Parts: sequence; C-alpha cells; structure tokens
Amino acid sequence: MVNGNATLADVASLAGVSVITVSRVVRNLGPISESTRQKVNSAIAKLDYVPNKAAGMLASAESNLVAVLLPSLSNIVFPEVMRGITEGLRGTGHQPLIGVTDYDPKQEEALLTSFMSWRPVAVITTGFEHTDTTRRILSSGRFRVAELMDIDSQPIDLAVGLSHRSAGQVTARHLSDLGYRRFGYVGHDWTADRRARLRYEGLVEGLTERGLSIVSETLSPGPSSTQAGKNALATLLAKGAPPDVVVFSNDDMAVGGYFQCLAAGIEVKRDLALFGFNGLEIGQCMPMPLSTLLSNRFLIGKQAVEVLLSSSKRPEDTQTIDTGFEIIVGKTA
Amino acid sequence: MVNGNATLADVASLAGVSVITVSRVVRNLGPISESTRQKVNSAIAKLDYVPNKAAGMLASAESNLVAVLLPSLSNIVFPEVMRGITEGLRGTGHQPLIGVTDYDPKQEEALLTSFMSWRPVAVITTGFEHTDTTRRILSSGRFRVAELMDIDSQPIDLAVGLSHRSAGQVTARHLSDLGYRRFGYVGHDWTADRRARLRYEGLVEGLTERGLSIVSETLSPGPSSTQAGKNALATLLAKGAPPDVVVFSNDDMAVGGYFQCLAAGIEVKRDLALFGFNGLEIGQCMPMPLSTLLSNRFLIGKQAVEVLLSSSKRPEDTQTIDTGFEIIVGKTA
DNA sequence: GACCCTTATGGCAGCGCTACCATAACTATC
DNA sequence: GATAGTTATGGTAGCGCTGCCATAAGGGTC
Repeated sequence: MVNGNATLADVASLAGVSVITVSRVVRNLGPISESTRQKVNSAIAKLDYVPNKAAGMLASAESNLVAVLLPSLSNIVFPEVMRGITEGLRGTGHQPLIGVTDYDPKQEEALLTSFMSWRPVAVITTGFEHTDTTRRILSSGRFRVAELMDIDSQPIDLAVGLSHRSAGQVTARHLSDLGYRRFGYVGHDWTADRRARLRYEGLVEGLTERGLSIVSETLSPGPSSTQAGKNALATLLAKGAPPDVVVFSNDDMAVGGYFQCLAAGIEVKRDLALFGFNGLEIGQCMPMPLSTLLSNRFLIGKQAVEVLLSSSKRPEDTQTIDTGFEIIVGKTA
Repeated sequence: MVNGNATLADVASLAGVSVITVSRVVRNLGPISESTRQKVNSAIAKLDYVPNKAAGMLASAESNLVAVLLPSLSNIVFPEVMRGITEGLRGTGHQPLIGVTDYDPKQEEALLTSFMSWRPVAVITTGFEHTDTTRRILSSGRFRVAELMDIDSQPIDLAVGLSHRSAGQVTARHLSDLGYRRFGYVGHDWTADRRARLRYEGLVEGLTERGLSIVSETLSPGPSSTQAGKNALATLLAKGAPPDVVVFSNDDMAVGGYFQCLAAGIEVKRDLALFGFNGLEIGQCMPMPLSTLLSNRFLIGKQAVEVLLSSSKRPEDTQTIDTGFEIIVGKTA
C-alpha cells in the first residue's frame, strides 16, 4: 500500500538483511543470491518503497540530470530538437531538466544558475550567444556542454547543428542556378535569432559570388510566424521593385508568404517564387510543396545527447558535428 | 573562481560565521544584520558557492519539482500547454520535470514511477486514461495531481480543460444552423487520442438532436498531421456519398483538408465546407481562415499550475476547471 | 534591577542514501 | 592443509543541508 515513505532501512528490516544489501538489489549491483533478492523485492513491494533520489544524489555526488535550455516552445523547431534529446536520453537513466529562455541571454543565465544547484552531468543550450557569466559557468569543466543548432563558431565543448552561413550560400547558388535574378528577402527579428541573420549573410555572399544582390527586403519585428510572413510579404510587394523570387527566414514565414500569394491571386513560381528554410511538414503538404532547405532538428538533439553521454569528462579538444542540410526542390521555386 | 565545489561550511568559515547563518542568508530567512549579510555574500561570491539542491531537499524533505507528463511534443498543442505551465511556474521557485509518454499509458506509468523518486510536489498529466498502478500512485495523496485537457470524467484531484463531448455537440449545432445537412468526418487514431473520440461522439449526439447524421467518414491510422488530413479527405471524397461539410478531428487535419481542396480544385465552402478544432495560428492565416473551435491550451497549463501551487495539500473535494472553447466563424464553413 | 521582548546568531542531530572497507563462508590450487 | 581467489553480506562514516532548540546582547517597562 502507498503509505508514508518507506526507507531503505525499513525494507532492510522487513527483509531481514542490511540496508546496503537492499541498496544493491535496487541498483542491481554486485553479487546477490537469488533468495535474498526475492526477500528484498517482496519487502519493497509490500512497503511500496520508492528510492529517494535526493539522498542517493547527495551520497554518490552524481546526478542523472541533463539541463536543457531552449529559446522557445512556440516555434515547432525546438520541440522537435527536444524530441531528439528525449529519444537520445531514453534508456540511459538520465532525466532532462528543461528551461525556456525566450531568446534572452539574461534569462538563459538565470536558468543556468538555478540549474547548477542540481549538479547536472551535462548542459545543452542553443547557439553561441551567452552572457559572460553563462560562458564562465559553462567553461568550468565540471560537466559536458553542447551548443546546438549552429556550427559557425567555436564551441565551448561540443557543437551540433549546421552551418547557417553555408545554408544561405547554398540557397543563393541553387536559386541562381534556376535562373532567378531579382531576389527578395522576408525575415523576422534578427536580434533574437542570430541564425536567421547568418543565413541572410550567407545568402548575400552567395549572391555576390554570382554578381547578384537583394533588390528588396522586409524584416518583420518579433518572432517568426505564419502571420508575420504573410504580412511581411504583402509589405514587400507593396514597395515596388518586384523580385522574381523571395527567400524567407524560415518555413513558417514562407508558408505565410504562400498564403499571401493565394489571397492576392499571385501565381506562385510563375509570378513569384518562394523559398524557405527548415523543411517543416506543413510546407510539404501544400498543394505546391514548398521549396526549402531541410534541417535535421530531431537528429541534432539526438546526436548531441549521444556524444555528451559517451564520456562524462570533457575531452581536450572541442568537437563540432555537422548534421547538414538538404535542398528540397519542391514546386514553389 | 569556479573551483571544485564550495559548501556552506566553506562559506561560513571564510565569512567567520556559522553554517546556519549562511544558510539563512542564502534562503533569505530570519533576521540577519546588514554587516553579516555582506560578509556572507562576499564569501559566496569569492568561493563561487552554488547551493546543493539534493542536500537541501533531503534535509527539508520537500522538493520544488512539478512532474509533467505530456503525450507528445510533435503536436504543437502540447508545447503550448507546456508554455502555460512554464508561465505559471515562473517566479514560484518551482521546476518542471518533463516526460513524454507517446500516448502510451504503460509509458506514462514508467515515467511516473521514476519521477516519484524526486518527490515532486505536484504531478500534471493528460486525460483520464491511466493504468491501475498510475491511478494508485496518483491517488496516494502525497502530492497534488492535475489531469489536463479533458473535463468529461471525474478527476483524481483537479481537472483543467474543456468538455470535448460538448465541443462536438456545439460544432453539430453550429453547422446545422448554418444549413449544412450532409456531414462528413475525417479523423485520426482514436485509441491514442480519447478526446478526439469524445468530440466525435458529441458531434453525433448533436446531429442526432437535429435529426441528422454522418453520411461518410474516414479514420486515418496513426497520429494527426496535415498530411494525414490531406490524404484522408481525398479518400473520403473518393468514396462517393459526397458531404456538404466535413468536420475534422483537429486543425492539423483540417488544414490538410484545405490543401487537398486547393489541389483538387474544389471550391471550399461553396462545394465543400471544412471545420476543425483547436484554433491554431496556421488555420487563421490561410487565405480563407479556417472555421474551427478555439481551445485555450496555454490557459489550461497556466491555470493548472496556479491551482496546484495554491495549496500543497489536496482538498477534500475534487475540482474541475472549465477553460471553455469558442467558435471561430472563419470562412471555410 | 528583575522582567520581558526583540534581534541576531550558533550547536547539533539527522534526512536517506552510497562509498569504502571489512568479514565470512566457500571452492580451487599446489 | 595452508594460501589464495570467489561469492555474498554487513558496519560505519559521511554527503551538504535544514529543523529544532538554545543563547546572547540590547533596549524598554514597572
């Protein structure tokens, strides 16, 4: 029955063995005879014994916690990364401790500081933009650190993601190969989302290589969303200097752009081509599948966990894992 | 400097006070003179002291953890609930401990069992479908329990959500008031998503009231998705017995249905009306905003936390909070 | 000056568990 | 039959913190 709170000692005295033997049975450690194992297990069942992690953690000085700092839950990309993290953690006995930073380095610092009290074995965070304090804590070397999504800078310990600069360049080359010449850009707030800016910079570099440039652009304040993409494309088109292709900061924005074209009677691709980033499901379900770049969000989370848990000590050298990206040709460009 | 691991005792000896005084400064408890507070704080800073939650939890026998069991992270609805939970937790000093059940009661039981080792002050879970063991643990009374999303059954402690049966009925009445007579239904796997089934049952009841019924339906196996909605609508329409309106199990599915109509040249509303459930952003951005029912996911999470934390003891009586729903008229029905 | 109240501080036990070291009963080896 | 290696078990000392109870100093009151 579920009573107060049985302890190891209670189980031990009921089973007629010592506490340490019970502890060994619970943790499946060392040699235990079949008969004592059974006595102990039946005592555990009878008392509804539940181990106390706080006590175990204090005594062994090691936790099974992995701190995860995500910028947002509103953007489906991060829940997908989280799915990968959860999948990587499955069966390892580790628990994620999740915090949402709202893209704010100060908030990240506050969460990290509070997470430190849990003595996590690893910290997973996003991007390379941290406060000095955050950086100092992450550099302490007492736990593994992964910085996800982006591999365009030098990580503290491990980076897993893709080169957003290179993604921008590839986008430029791909679209210029398809014959597009007048490029528009529709984006969202860069101050919070550095990776969107890196893709933009890569795009400009790639265009410059081909002697091309962006003829018109609109930046929507605030986070990316379908609505923001829809409105921002309308704004862009109202400006004049019509482009023949618009690159969006991501698929959410691009789907909004597609809706705007439908609503305004613009024939997509013939009149105006659209290109996104991420390869979300929604874009691929549209009557014209969105032309975009696939990022591997799930894989990023999963790989990060696998590497972090492979060794509890930080290696001498930092490591960067490129999960890559892939052009989805689609039908909108 | 970030050194090994300073303890309260280290701080105390550097500051020239007792450990308990340092503990009080850290926890901001009891009367402390300004001068000792400063001495202690500077010692904390010098040693980079970080409290050890495991030790604190063990000594005080109380945690600041809230266990959260979500069915999925792929469906944006649950990250939105999670946002509400996070928001409700902000500033309370509580930490969420998140687990993903994949809609599987066995998985829920396994996660809950492991979470019990952390002695959470509250457990937040989804729906009323639990294994016997889960139910027994949740009924122990040692912590608060919230069952989210659904209020169509008797909760263990607290239920926060909406009546899905009633949502289905309201949908039926609304659409019949609009003049629709031939109802189609497109849904996803019911065994995992009991709430979708409740809405369906409510829909049928509401139609029966008006002497109407469902003339054609398609259930897609597996979870809901835009792609599934698109395919399932195509299947439904290929069957013959064409409906004049199709009710979808949720907005994801309905957006897929909308895309199918666009692709197949079906004029939405004139030829075929569409109705969803949830009121997701994406549906409202479409050239024709989706006609649907708004559920308040964020609010469900936030309210649940607020009630749970208002009292650490479970009240005598169970409580049910109806966060309601609202018809979004839209343009697709 | 005996009394009480307030403000500030400390001593000590113990939360439930695990690490470390021991011990005891066997079997195997020469 | 003495030594060594297995297998199975136990004793004890903490891990770092907080709860409880005490204590001491200062000031006001009669």
